[in-house]
Amino acid sequence: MFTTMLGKMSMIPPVPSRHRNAVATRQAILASARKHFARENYENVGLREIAGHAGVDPALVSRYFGSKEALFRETLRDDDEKDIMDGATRETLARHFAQLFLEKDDAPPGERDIHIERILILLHSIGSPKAGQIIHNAVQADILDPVSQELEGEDREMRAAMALAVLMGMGIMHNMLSIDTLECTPEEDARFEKRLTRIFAAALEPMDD
Amino acid sequence: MFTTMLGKMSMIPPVPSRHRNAVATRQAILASARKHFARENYENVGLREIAGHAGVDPALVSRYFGSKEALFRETLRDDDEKDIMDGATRETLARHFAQLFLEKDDAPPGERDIHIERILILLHSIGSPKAGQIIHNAVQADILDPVSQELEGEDREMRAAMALAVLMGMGIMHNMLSIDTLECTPEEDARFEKRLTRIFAAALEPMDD
DNA sequence: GACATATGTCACCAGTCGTTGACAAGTTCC
DNA sequence: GGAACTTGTCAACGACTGGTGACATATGTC
Repeated sequence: MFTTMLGKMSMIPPVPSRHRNAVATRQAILASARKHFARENYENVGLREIAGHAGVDPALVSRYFGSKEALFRETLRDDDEKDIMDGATRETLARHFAQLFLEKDDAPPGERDIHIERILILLHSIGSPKAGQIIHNAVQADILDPVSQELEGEDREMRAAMALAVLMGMGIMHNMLSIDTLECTPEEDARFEKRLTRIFAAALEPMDD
Repeated sequence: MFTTMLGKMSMIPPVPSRHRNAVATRQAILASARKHFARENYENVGLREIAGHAGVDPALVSRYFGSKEALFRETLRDDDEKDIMDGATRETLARHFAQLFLEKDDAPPGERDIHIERILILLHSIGSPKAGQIIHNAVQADILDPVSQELEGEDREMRAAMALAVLMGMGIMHNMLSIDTLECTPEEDARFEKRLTRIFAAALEPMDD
């Protein structure tokens, strides 16, 4: 009743602050879904949870996106670019890779790179049968294909897949299992980075002999 | 009624073919749970499913193991050895690593190495909050600690963690995302193996410079 | 055979889930 | 002002889940 009164009195008339604004509501739901799917499993994230955190009625989620599965699929897509890693070169891949570790979990919400958020979504819901097919397609079409096209030499697909495997394994270790063998002395951290570079090079670089 | 008649007539008297046999029932439940948890998520495996596949009443699962969480924890433990990889040296780790890829999904059931089955259980239920803590403890105590103790030189924990990260990432690629860039020509397969060896060496071997 | 115990069976609970349909309230256009 | 449409609200459905207690049946012991 308070909101209706506020609406009638129209103290904030020109700003469509997401009241009766379909696209804003959709985006709010999508943002909340991304945040939750990046933290927990596909099955452990409920539509009511997503809606509640977005300040939206749970029914609207199904109505705007059709189903939870479709919402999850939408979550993995970018609004501006069409790919998770559009134009991903070896350098950008390495950069995302590094960011995956430099980012703290207590980073300011909404500030984390959207690429990283989507990788976390990928990782958390691997193993869910319903999300599995969606993830498979997204990984193949939005990561492996673009990255392998950026590579040169032989075994491009293989090298891209192995690099992604390394990235996923490290991401799981750090973000999901919370196993941090680094983050100790600066010397250890430097050695970790050096070793990481070598692993990544062994996966990605063309073989020279 | 048929089974009871059979029991009364005692055509097979000395063999307690798991009728009124607590330990056999427990093992049957545990085996079924391992099989299911190795294929699907923690949340997507129901106690009724486990019980049904084991030919057991669903109520017995809760009664024998207390809770689904405790059953999952038991699933990650070995009956004979106490560790997932007891006495795991660098060679055995590499062997498990190789097996993870050589094994086919259509392998005869019950024939797959129990170590591999447990790694698959680990991988599938990563991302499940309830299983996460259990998995974290199992990984730390049963994999990272023994492996790092087997290593020599500096940064033992770091190297073990990075090797496990590589193993997990590759396992996810192959067994869960079904992304097989190998398995083409024998030449490609050989190059894959060579590259894999280099990656693993970069993660595990002590740095020489 | 009678009892005590171990093992298995059954019905059911409380809760959550995704989804849907009926209805209310706001917006736009005539 | 009223019709047509959009957007949001509410309550409920059916299906599922993990878990529990009452009861039935078998086994072992005297």
